[in-house]
Amino acid sequence: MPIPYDARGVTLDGPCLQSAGCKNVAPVLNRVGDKWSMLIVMILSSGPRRFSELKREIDGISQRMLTLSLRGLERDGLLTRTVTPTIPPRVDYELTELGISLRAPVKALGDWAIEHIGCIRAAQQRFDKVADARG
Amino acid sequence: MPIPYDARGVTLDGPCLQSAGCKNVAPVLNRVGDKWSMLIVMILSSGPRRFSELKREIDGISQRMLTLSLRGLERDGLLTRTVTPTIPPRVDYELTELGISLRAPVKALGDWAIEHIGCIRAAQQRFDKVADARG
DNA sequence: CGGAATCCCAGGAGATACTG
DNA sequence: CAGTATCTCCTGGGATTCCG
Repeated sequence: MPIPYDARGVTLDGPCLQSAGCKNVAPVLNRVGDKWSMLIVMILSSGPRRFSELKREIDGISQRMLTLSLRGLERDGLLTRTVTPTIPPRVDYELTELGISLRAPVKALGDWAIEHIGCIRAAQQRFDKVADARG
Repeated sequence: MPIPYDARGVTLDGPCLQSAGCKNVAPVLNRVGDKWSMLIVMILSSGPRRFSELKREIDGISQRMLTLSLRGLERDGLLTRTVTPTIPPRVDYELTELGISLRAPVKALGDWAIEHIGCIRAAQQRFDKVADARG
């Protein structure tokens, strides 16, 4: 069994063994936790979209943040950007295989969230109530 | 009296529309994407820890961020905080059932990350190379 | 020991204006 | 249409100090 590609350059020493895998997971978690990226992935999972279509579908996103989010996703290889140099220009965004494969774990997380959101909100309200009571 | 930590920062009533579950998922995604929270959950999944133990095990975290992360997780009902008023005081953190249940989907995401990190890094390098070539 | 309070700064993110 | 550029405001987060 060869050394996995993703194990290269990772120091396994240190007090926390999880931190080794963590260094790999962190950037992914960072993108997943991004305010817009996963929403974009979910929207694109139902088919490719143009820039303006995405902007219209994602309420509240600024043009700048949509551009930056799409660039980040493209850089990570999660989607492709296809420019059609017509006038006016047309740009289509589409998930790659990698992007599609991310749907499953993200959906798992989403399902967990939906299943437990009631429990979480209750905990938050209890917490805030106690915090308020103490000033 | 203002709420100190970003406790109330989780807006559950944002303008997130098309998929109704999105507004439920967003705050959870926010916590999962947090730089330290999931690492804390993973460490605590092997048993409860004291504050200073966590600080020692999590390389690079500041005292402030550890405190804030733990408060956020406690507020969400993912862990419990137990104070033992000895001198010097002792505080233990332990996952709740809810916190333990979060491990599975987070691990799924972590596994995906580890499995595809090579692919992602390659995509990033291709992207950066092209970007550099164009200045 | 386990925080809370304060200071301070880099980076994130909105608004606006311009361009191929 | 699909961006870039710039400006500015705001927040996250490190460092430090003080407290029960």
